[in-house]
Amino acid sequence: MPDGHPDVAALAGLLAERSRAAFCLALLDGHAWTVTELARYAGVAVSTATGHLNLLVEGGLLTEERRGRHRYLRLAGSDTAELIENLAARAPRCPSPVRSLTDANRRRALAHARVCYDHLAGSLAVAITDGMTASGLLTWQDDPRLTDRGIAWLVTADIAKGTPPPGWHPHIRTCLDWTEQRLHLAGALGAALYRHMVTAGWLSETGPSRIITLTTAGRAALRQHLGLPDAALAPPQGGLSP
Amino acid sequence: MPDGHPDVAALAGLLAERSRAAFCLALLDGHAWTVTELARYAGVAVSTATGHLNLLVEGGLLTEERRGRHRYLRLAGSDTAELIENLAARAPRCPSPVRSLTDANRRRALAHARVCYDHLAGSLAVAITDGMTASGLLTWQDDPRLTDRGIAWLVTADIAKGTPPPGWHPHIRTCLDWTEQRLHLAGALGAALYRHMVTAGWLSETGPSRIITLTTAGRAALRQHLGLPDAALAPPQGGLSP
DNA sequence: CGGACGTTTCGGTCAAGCCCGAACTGTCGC
DNA sequence: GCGACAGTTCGGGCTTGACCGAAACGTCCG
Repeated sequence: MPDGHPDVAALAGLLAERSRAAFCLALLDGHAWTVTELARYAGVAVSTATGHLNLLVEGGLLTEERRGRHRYLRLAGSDTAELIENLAARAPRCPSPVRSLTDANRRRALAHARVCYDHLAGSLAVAITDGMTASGLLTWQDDPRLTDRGIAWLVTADIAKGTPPPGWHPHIRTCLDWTEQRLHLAGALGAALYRHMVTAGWLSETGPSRIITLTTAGRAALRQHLGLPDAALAPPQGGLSP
Repeated sequence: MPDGHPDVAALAGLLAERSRAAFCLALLDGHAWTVTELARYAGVAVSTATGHLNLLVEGGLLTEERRGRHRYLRLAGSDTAELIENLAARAPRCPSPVRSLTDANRRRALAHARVCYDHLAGSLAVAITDGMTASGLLTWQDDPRLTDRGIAWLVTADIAKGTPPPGWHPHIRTCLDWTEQRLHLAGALGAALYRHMVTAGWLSETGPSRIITLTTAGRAALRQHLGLPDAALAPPQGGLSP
């Protein structure tokens, strides 16, 4: 390991370009994308995307897997995803005007519930975090940590497989939500919660975007488990109410 | 608050330039620097530095305070410092060859003990973290957290002022050390420890750089409090031993 | 007041790098 | 094998922005 100064400018430079940043933001959905998909998403030519993606892979932010005539690209890992979300949360907002009704709906849905690499983000994720706290499953004393009741809940809700050893706690990290500017759960717990909510049919991954929708079953489950009111479980209405 | 996409490229772009990155790295010492000092440090003309610093202030990464004919610049806050250290830890190393003996000494000293905004970093900081863990003051069960003995130690060592309320824990964050590639203590505890070690005369801030030296009193105190061996308390020798 | 000093503004030079289209390589399916 | 498709390479046009020196501005101090 050559013992030189860390080249912050080189790493930041990888993300300092509209197309490359757009790629990374898109890949925050945790899935693998092809070159063509990413190029279309960012609105650049495929040849341009190829060059950018080469840089991102060389720089270690992305990994690639070549299969046949396809090249699949993913974020290199959850730490990379965290770095990007961290940056996104602190970045200035570029005021992109709403162009259509579907645009407004999509934006509202994205702010409500979306994938953040391997866990849930958006106002729903914040509501779940708050609900777990209010129900005494999660404590923020010192650091975020599951209470004994929280551990028991994981087991009865079948989120944790089998009976955990005494003293066991899942690894918790917090992730700064860039739409809510508040913390939601990430780390092993956040990922396990998300996986469970999908397999149990509480959430459905609607399409190719990061948008997630809460099913009727999910709404009922969250109301029952965490006592979340319906107001917290629906995207905000676009009416004229204050 | 305009509800647009986060402009990651804009934020990253601020750090994607050698001079600007150098400024931020220098300011990680937590002190305020003037334009001329930063220009000299980064090896650019003062006029060039002015332009860069304007951008960094506008972008919210730095704050300025104008006093007379001086303009003092600091990092905007501890969260900004963490973002930069985070980036530095993941950034590739640019192999800058050692040019002189003083160069080598400075590099070794920097890797051994340095300021990281408001807490200590380097192999000494990692050794202290390890020592506190081995002494049962700190536990990594779940999350890093002081044990009851750790809390008591803070009080007897006079690091925490007065008697804390029952159930109190100082806020702990971890910071990825870019020379050691291991975690050391940051957050409120890291900052309190550092302040105490300086005021108690265990550490001395030698000069204008981030380098910190451990005093004789500090060496004795750490041996007594945490049982750290002398080998962990000195910068590695540059000899031929394997 | 006048000189020293810290900082800013301006103009001009220069290099870096983003972008695209067109041609090319390799893979899949009929 | 032959089109359709995914991706890469190359060359040229173009914008961006980093850099410096010189001049101007403001503050401090004798």
